[in-house]
Amino acid sequence: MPTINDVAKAAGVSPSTVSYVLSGRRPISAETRARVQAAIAELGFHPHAGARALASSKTNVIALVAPLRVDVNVPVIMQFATAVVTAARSYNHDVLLLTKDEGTAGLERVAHSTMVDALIVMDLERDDVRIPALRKLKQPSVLIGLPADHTGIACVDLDFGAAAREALAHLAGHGHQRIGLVGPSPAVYKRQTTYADRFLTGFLEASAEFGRRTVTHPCEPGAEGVRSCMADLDAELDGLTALVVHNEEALRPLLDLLHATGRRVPEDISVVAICPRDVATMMPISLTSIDIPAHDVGTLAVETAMRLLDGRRVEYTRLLAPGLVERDSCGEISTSHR
Amino acid sequence: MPTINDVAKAAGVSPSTVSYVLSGRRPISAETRARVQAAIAELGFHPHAGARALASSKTNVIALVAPLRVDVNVPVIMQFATAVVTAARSYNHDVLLLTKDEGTAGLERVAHSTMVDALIVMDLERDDVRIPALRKLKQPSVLIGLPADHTGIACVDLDFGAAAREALAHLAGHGHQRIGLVGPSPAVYKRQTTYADRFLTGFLEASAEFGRRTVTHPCEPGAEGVRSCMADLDAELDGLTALVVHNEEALRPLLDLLHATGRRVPEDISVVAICPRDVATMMPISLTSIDIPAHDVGTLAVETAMRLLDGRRVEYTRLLAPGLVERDSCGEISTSHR
DNA sequence: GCCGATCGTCGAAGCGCTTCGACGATGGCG
DNA sequence: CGCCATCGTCGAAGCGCTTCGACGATCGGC
Repeated sequence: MPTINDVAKAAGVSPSTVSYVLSGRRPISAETRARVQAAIAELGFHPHAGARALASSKTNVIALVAPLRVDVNVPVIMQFATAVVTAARSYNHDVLLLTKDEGTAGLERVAHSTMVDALIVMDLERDDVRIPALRKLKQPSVLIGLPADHTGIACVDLDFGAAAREALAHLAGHGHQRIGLVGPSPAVYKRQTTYADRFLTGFLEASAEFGRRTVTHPCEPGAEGVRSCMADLDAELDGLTALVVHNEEALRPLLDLLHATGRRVPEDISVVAICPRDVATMMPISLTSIDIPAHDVGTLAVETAMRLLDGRRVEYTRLLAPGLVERDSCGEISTSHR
Repeated sequence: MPTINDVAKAAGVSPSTVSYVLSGRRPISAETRARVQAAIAELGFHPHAGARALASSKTNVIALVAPLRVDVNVPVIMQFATAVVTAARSYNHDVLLLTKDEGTAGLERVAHSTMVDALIVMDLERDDVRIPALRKLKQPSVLIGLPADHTGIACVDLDFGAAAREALAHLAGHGHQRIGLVGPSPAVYKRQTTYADRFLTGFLEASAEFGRRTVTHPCEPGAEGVRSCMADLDAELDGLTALVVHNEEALRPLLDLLHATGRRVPEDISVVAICPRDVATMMPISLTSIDIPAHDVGTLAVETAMRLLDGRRVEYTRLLAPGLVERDSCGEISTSHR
């Protein structure tokens, strides 16, 4: 492995000149630069990352803390990860992958030992223990999610409140008066991942705003969970003509159940789902849905981290506007029925 | 951030002594060690990763090259990643996440700049361009998969040939004479990911060995793909009583189709799937399946990398034995029908 | 009781890079 | 025409750690 000294000799310049060619931090004449670059290419020189980090106190690596449990949200998590890695590369950074299970210790380890310049943390709970830990680090962090007390830490997420409102607005616009919300599983509420609450709150507010009668219920996983959730919804408010489903894994069994019980979508009942685009389109009937814009969120998180790193101003709370895409699962209630 | 010098002063020893306490490479008296450790704890000292890498030429980081495209295999990929990260941590290593799209350049970048000690590469194609690139690196690599020419590179994977044989053996043991293989989508064959061929070859060999009549067909994604695949299989060999399904995403529509066409599982037709355990159990009928042991493969890959790193012998091709788990999708053909 | 081996510790030399200050050479300006 | 600012380059210091050789002290063997 050639070093910067080898390059310097080959080009007939000093090592510092090579460094300046590389970093562009000082003016270098065109000829010199050309000679240096030729030498670099010829020798196949690649600066040693450790040496660089030591001398410059920059690693060009960011940490991504992901929940690597193997559960339903895997595809979404993967989309986040993909977006983060891709975006990071576009800023010439690499990504160190940490798991959520390492908890606070993992963050501290990589931060204290100066392995990373910044951290991006996913899957935050309402009162996440990692928040205080992150605050103590010298590296900046960006959260994907919105924990309770996030003062001083940048957060990026979908605006779940607005998403709920938009779903309801869409259904209200189609004339629906009685609308049910199939929520996430109780486990999600218990885990206190805040998007569940934010969605629910938004949903209730929008119900009032649009003057619609609504019911909401969490939904246990599996066909049985869906059955009992629907039973509860129907019991609490009869004449439901529309459902908002904020539960990816319930989608399939829910559609099966509706089919089995002779409720046609969208003729008898309309459905708006909150889920990734491809999940919506791969259902037996293509669902009108609000996408979880994992790609945008991930990219924005990295962008925010980069701004933080070079001391630029950032907005500390960025909630992305939801986008509803109409497909085949929502029908109009004719005025005569209203 | 305290440095090793600060610790040394606080403990009243030289920096090298602190280093030896940390590494254990030289004997240190119990008292000295205690004093040093106390100083480390008190100051909250964490060695600087870059400095360490520079001085020792070890980074304690391994690269994981994952296909971050968002497609059907996401859950399996995630399981690999989880296993790799977890195993790496148990060897006190971290994981740098690279995407397959960066191709050869990504590998070379992290290797040449000494960011990692070893590489683990997933999703290899038959004549993967990355193989020659990997050979040129000074860091060892471990492949998850089995490309054509892998001499000199360690490979770990499920033994797909044996898996096919086991699936067939199971069905043959239940008396089935006419068996169809629902293969991966043509795209998989085109991409030349070798597991498809290995499975197919194993399937054909086992057909001969057990003297069973079989047909095989790739299967396009979606309900339509499944329909036409089944039509082809039925056309080429009538009286099918069993299916081997080596196509995770076809599973659901296939079961729907069988149901819709009045073929009961397992009474009329038996099914063995090759897929992750949870996919098999979450189907409407719990499927007899051969698991993709992503966890074991990932763990073994890391273990192999670690052996390589400290110069121990490794087996260069490790194909893990498949394990079939009986569930509810296979029925016995009574002798009278044979 | 003396010698060589072993133990426990230290000091110094790097590892490969960045960066700061310095310095000769230009060039613009009054 | 002389002076100061700027340009282009160099040299050296240092980032924080590991590791090698050295060296006094201890200990067992004869």
